[in-house]
Amino acid sequence: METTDAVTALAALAQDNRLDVFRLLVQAGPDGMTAGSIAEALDLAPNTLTFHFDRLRMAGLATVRREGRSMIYAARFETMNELVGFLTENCCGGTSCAPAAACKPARKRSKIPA
Amino acid sequence: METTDAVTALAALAQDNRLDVFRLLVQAGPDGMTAGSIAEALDLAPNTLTFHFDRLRMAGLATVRREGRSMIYAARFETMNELVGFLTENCCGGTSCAPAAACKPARKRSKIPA
DNA sequence: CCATTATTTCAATAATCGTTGAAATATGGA
DNA sequence: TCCATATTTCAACGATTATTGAAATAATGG
Repeated sequence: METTDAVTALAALAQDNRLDVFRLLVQAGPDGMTAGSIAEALDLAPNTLTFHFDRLRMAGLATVRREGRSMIYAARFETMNELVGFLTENCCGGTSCAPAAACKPARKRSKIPA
Repeated sequence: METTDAVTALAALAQDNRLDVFRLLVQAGPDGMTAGSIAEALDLAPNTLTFHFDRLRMAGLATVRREGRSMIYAARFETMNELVGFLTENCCGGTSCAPAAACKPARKRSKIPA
């Protein structure tokens, strides 16, 4: 991961509503959630939410897919792990510090196969 | 860690120069580095650097101490680890995902004991 | 005390950001 | 086809941000 990408990802997370959205997606796991249910859970206007989704997506922190009338957003765990790795990289010169472990979702999304 | 603190920390890291400074400090370990050597390493104006240090410090990501004419900045690993933990908290509902491990500097700063 | 080194403070400027409101688009059902 | 639902697009506004240049403060050595 490059500094530029890391800054983009960090900037995407450095905002109350977006951080809430991302954490909700992280906790939701690889199946993701509909834009509507996120809007409801966090009490956000749908257009505001679209703006934030875009930034998370541009930062590689989220993906979208359509399912009927709904858009389903999901966290991209790979980017999250890369970001954490980038931050802690070569900690204390690499001698005495263990790098952070990665978060690996076990199963791929299961319901409604596309 | 609260959402507000996490946003502050993420915002502190979401800027090219500050991210470079922080990573340099992370790699320098608990002994830290002088403001001057950081300015030289990253080719930044000293007043700009002060501005960025302040933000890192306010976010709990760095500490300062004076040593002669120099100010020595060091990363606060505890906050970094809390931030990582906050991001990955309850990942995938907590069932199938291992949370990230922490980075623990082995020794406290050694030279010039105060 | 004076000069030098190291760093901080302050004011000003340009650029970017988050939210809002109204209107547009896409999908599915009657 | 027409309507309701779900989400996105667009333009506008006030607020925050990073950098700059010049001046101030702190510590050391002579």
